[in-house]
Amino acid sequence: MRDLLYLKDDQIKDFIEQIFYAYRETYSDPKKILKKYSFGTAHHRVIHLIERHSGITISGLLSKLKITKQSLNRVLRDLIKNKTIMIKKGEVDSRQRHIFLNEKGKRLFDEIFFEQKKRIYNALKKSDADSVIKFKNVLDKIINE
Amino acid sequence: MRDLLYLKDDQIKDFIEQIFYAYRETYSDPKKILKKYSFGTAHHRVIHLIERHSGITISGLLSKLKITKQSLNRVLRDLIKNKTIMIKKGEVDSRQRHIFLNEKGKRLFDEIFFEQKKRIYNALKKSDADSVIKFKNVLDKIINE
DNA sequence: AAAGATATGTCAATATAACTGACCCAAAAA
DNA sequence: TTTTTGGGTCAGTTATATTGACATATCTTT
Repeated sequence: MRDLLYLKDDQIKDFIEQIFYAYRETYSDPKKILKKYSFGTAHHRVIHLIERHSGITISGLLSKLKITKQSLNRVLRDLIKNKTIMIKKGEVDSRQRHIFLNEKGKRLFDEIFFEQKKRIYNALKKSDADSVIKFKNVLDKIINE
Repeated sequence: MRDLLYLKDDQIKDFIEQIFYAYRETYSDPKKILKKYSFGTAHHRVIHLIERHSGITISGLLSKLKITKQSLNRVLRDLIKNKTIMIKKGEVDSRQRHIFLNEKGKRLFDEIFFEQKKRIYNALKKSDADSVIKFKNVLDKIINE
């Protein structure tokens, strides 16, 4: 096997460490906003996915989040009680539930995203377009490995 | 402000989602190994940091992990009981504790890393050197923003 | 139509990893 | 000598997840 410098163990270990930091920092930024609504990161992730995938079903959320439906249900109950989300029966398959942000939820998402965006935006702004594309490509490969 | 295509909100939202997936997948891979020793991801992170920063102090770990010392202490107690780590008083400042992996800890780290490495290694292998460098650069900027 | 599979909901108990707050001691720094 | 720093610990609580068992409605297959 070729001895590719960038595949040395130490560099891989660094990446593992940095992926942790990137995740933690990115998801720490909006915590004060969430706390105002008595929500946590679990709620945040669900709100994010519903915004990105409007009308997503329960099983759609479950497969993206990889948590149990019992865990998800606690979060969804909180979000419904707070009138952040709205759930509609499926029209073709009425067993399914399609989940949407309602107006309050959209505003909350915007507040969260405003905080979270800064970090990514500033990092990308300091990078050239090619770096951003390549960053995305490698990230994709890590996820889909 | 210039309308940089790669700074559009949708792309930033995608990155936020992908950073979550990258973290989760990267840290899920070694969970079966950890379970053999009744350890969790909290132990994993500590073992990782000690391997990368041998002789790190308690406050060094705390500032990297950004958790409370009470939380860290639970994990360290488990690792000491299991003879995974070793703690030495500081020679210059005897208030400090320097933490090291002992032989058992090094073997455990290797087992964990073997599982975790695959994903990153394969992703990097499929990328060219320039992509890897740029991936790291953007990641750095996200962390240090 | 009956049988089976799928999508969702829910109860209860438990595990993991974090938190807050209040103290303590020993050693270093001022 | 006083104050600050580095670390340890007790107790209680919160957030997020788990396993396992069941229930219901609806869709699919036979």
